[in-house]
Amino acid sequence: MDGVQPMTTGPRRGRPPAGGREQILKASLEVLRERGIARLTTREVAERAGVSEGSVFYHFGDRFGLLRAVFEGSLTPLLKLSVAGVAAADVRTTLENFSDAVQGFLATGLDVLLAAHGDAELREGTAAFLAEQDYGPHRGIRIIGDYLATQQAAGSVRADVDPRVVAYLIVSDALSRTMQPKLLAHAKGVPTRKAFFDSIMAMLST
Amino acid sequence: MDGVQPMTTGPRRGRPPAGGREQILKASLEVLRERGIARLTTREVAERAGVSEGSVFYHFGDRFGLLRAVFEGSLTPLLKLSVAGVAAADVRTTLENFSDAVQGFLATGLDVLLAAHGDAELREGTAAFLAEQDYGPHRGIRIIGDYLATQQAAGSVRADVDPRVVAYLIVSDALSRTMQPKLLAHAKGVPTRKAFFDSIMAMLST
DNA sequence: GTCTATAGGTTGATAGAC
DNA sequence: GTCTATCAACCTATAGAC
Repeated sequence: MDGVQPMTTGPRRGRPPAGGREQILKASLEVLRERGIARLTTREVAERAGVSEGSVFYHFGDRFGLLRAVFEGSLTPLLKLSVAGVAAADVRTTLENFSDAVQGFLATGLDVLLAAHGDAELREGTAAFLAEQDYGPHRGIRIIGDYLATQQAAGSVRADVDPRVVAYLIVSDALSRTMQPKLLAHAKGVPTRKAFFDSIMAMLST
Repeated sequence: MDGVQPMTTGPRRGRPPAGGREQILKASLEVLRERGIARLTTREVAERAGVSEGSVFYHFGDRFGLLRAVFEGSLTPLLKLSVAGVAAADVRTTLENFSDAVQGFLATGLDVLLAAHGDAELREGTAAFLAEQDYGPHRGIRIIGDYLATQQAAGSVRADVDPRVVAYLIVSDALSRTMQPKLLAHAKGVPTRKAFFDSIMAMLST
């Protein structure tokens, strides 16, 4: 007994069982982030994925198809946001959790959106895809806005605030907070998350 | 008399007196926006500028130098923001004017920042340049925050709000509003500018 | 300062064996 | 499905005349 399983499942020489296709997608995302879309070559992607260039074209047809697959693959699995997933005992914690969830998504999603922006064809293709999926900030705004409206009806939130505007402030804050370090590589002079939510709660308090 | 001036100022064949260097910078910005950084070639820039490729390299050394010049040229002339420039009789109008000024700048500046993000070397070069210039949202936040603090001291703004947070909300709103159509090519579900400022003023009202 | 011509290196993509 | 060639196109950059 040496712990090695019999090779009855076919030829599996060299590398681990990792599927080539997945490796290529993963490598592409990596190159996109590290080098930028202007420097992403099918050659480097293949190298990092540990496959040949031919494999890249076999799976995705052409460079455009590869990038398209990367973008849609990164953007799709996100819109699972819901209040249920982040609901907590008090309003503040619920809002904070929601903000964290949005930021968590944006941390990945923005890289992809920014990358797409560097190539006109990809930019348009991605925009069409997003429009088709009805993707956008209005989703987050509605989810959290509805939640606030409910709380308002229950009397836990001041009656004369606009729930949708407050929801927008939270989504907008999440966007700014995620975007800033990406575009400027530093984040100074911006109020802390705590200060931000202190002010939001002051707006909401009855 | 046929309205043609004598050609005593030297050789000016073909096109108008426009300086080649400026034409190249302008064309580059144009290509950057239309096609994206991944598709910007010195060839197309030269073509659009109406000069030869050799001229491009004569003026900027290499492709990197060209893009660097474009970026720094677009980013520099901006940070002239001040309250003085937008001050109005009432608080709301002043804030709205300031917001417009920020959005006006971002409309141009963001294109450049997004483009730089598509190439790792440019991304780092631009980040270094911005850090050196102490560029960032903290400038706008401080300007408008100071203004609000003054109004607060004068009694025209409620005492228990955090001026810097409100300033941040305004800058953050400007960023979101400018960024969204660029990244998503549509803008739905976002509160109107009017609704946003209504809520801001409600926060500030004594 | 601007042009033409061209060199030299990459890059996306294909063909065919395994 | 994956690999090894291989190509044709393209792109940055340089040299030298005007």
